[in-house]
Amino acid sequence: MDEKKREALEERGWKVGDTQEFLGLTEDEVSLIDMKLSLAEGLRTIRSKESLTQEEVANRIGSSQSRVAKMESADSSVSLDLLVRTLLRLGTDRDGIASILGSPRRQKATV
Amino acid sequence: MDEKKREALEERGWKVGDTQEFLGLTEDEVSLIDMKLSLAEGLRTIRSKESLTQEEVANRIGSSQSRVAKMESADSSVSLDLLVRTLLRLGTDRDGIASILGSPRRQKATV
DNA sequence: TGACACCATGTCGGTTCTGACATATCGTAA
DNA sequence: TTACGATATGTCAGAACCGACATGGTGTCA
Repeated sequence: MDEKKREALEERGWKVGDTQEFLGLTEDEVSLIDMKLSLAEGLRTIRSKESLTQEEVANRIGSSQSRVAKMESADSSVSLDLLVRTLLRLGTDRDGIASILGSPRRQKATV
Repeated sequence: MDEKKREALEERGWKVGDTQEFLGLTEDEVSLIDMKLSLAEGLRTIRSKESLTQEEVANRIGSSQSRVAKMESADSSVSLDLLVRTLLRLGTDRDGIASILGSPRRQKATV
């Protein structure tokens, strides 16, 4: 666990360790946050690929620009449900969600 | 009310998946419900495999027996977050979650 | 410089989810 | 049958989340 990541998470409102270290987070808590971060990144990637503004995405899913911004930054006030619902609404299917959620990183997905 | 019935039907193999007009559900809503059903089934499978009671699972995740029961029946009051958090806590990793979430898995006939 | 489009952040009232409890149903062994 | 462990169902107060709005920041173009 690197320091950079910890700071990034703390900035987004995640309570990350106080007296104890960053490892005050249990393994599964970290996993859940990582999954949310991946979905957030996936959302931003898709939006960028389709050249949509946050406002347009918001209209498409019946939400607001500010909430889309929070989604993309994996704000602690954003649920897994909302992220998944949003990706589905934008055309991602189950397998797409699964592949975003799965193991870490970089996969030049067939789009 | 009607939602539970629908979920029960799906659980019994009604394959509502491609009938996006079953009860005015959009395709995305159906997908989300299907994903929750898969996670619910996964939870029950894991619990069964480890011979745990719902009460024991509840204690392990800091919840209650009734909520675990609702999770396993994919009750509409149960979030994706809770299901995923629970599976993680029981030892499933990211890839495990992803493979449960991906569409039509079904393999593994442990006796 | 101003004006504008886009994104980020804070807040808040209303809605949804959650743990806990009560209660009911089911399976099974005595 | 009764008793009991396991599971299901209903309810509710409090916590978490949501959409909406306000506001601030950044980049760009004339």
